[in-house]
Amino acid sequence: MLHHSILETLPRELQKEALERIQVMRFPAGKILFRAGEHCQGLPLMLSGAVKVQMTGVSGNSIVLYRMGADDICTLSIGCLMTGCGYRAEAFVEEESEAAMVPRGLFDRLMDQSAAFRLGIMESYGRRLDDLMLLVEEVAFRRMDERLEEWLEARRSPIHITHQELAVELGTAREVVSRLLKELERKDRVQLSRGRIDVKGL
Amino acid sequence: MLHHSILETLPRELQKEALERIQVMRFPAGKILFRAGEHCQGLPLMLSGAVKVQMTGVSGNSIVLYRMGADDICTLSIGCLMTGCGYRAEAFVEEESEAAMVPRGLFDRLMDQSAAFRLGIMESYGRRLDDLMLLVEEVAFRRMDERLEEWLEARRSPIHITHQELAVELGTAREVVSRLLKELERKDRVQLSRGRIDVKGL
DNA sequence: CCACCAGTGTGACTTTATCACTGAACTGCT
DNA sequence: AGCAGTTCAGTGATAAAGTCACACTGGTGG
Repeated sequence: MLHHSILETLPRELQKEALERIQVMRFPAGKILFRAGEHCQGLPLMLSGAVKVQMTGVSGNSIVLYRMGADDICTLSIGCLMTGCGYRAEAFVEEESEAAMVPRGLFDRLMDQSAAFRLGIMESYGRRLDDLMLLVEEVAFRRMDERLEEWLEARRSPIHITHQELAVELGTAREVVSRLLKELERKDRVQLSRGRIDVKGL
Repeated sequence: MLHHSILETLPRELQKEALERIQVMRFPAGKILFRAGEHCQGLPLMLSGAVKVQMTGVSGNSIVLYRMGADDICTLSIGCLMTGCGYRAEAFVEEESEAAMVPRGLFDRLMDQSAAFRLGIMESYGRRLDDLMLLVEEVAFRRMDERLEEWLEARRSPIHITHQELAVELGTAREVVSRLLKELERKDRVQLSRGRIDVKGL
């Protein structure tokens, strides 16, 4: 089902046109939506699922920048679309996802014709910028043990993830995650097993 | 003199209207352009000068996120303008600056009427997002001594800055900067004095 | 049943962050 | 000039985080 709030805001006629020109795509879990350096073909409006956007530095280390879920807009694609530059990050499909692909021409037309569409795009940009600013602060100044605990608290147990993946989430090294987790296990706050973490929220 | 490339792109009539509604403001060095939490009144188009945008985390530590110079657009303000949220960062005027303030109404009108204006705004957003992504990677993975050296190389000696300010530039602690600089001095790569660093580019 | 391998644990060491304090350099005052 | 107050810089001690090297372990698939 094609449902995205930014499309709801369009006047009847424009909406009809949009629906005709939009192509809904389905991405299985595990797929790479785009890689660093690739050029983008259209603006994806997320309809369902979950996608993580991460980048890999010159050092070879990676960090998750943010996630996209239902009703999100792939802000990164806008920049690529407008400037013709390639992506700097890569997007990895975590759960099977659907996205409505808005081709360049339609995007221009919607930006031209609908103030509400523009507002939606700008809000999305603003939010992403905010997210990244918070991430910078987090990475620069916050303690890793705190960040790890918060990350764990924010999901529901059991969490299926490897220490390596968790390290990428937090932008640190695998060994650091292993040690901090082990410490938490000693404090009886989690139960560790291969590829799985059970958080004991007592 | 009011000259900003995004205004050049406007068709004659719209440009005339813009020039009428825009107010040029002058900010002396040392002034705070905006603080965290404040709401913004219009979109500043930088005409001249230099402004650094930095944020202070919950920990009390600060980090410089990016700088704005002539012909830049204050991307952060767009988000505040559109969503009505306050700024998350603060902007500090480093060199006396002039900015053309585009009021909300005019901004909406320009977005509505000019594709070129929209493109300019989007490009600016895209660049900022890119900058922040690079910063995240830098802060998360790169070594401080390398980053410090690069920072020093990128300006011309002598550099007038305190260790504390330099720490904020790099998002680290003052002591770390002091020690690394001292180390560089021992290697005869710099000459230190109070509030000043002479880089010996041999 | 065993080889293989991704995932995990850990010691040793380096780099960075934090805390606490000292001293040095500038400023403005008398 | 002499002094007090303030900002800036240096440094030891210690903790946190990152890096490197390598051992172990639980699954998977011959």
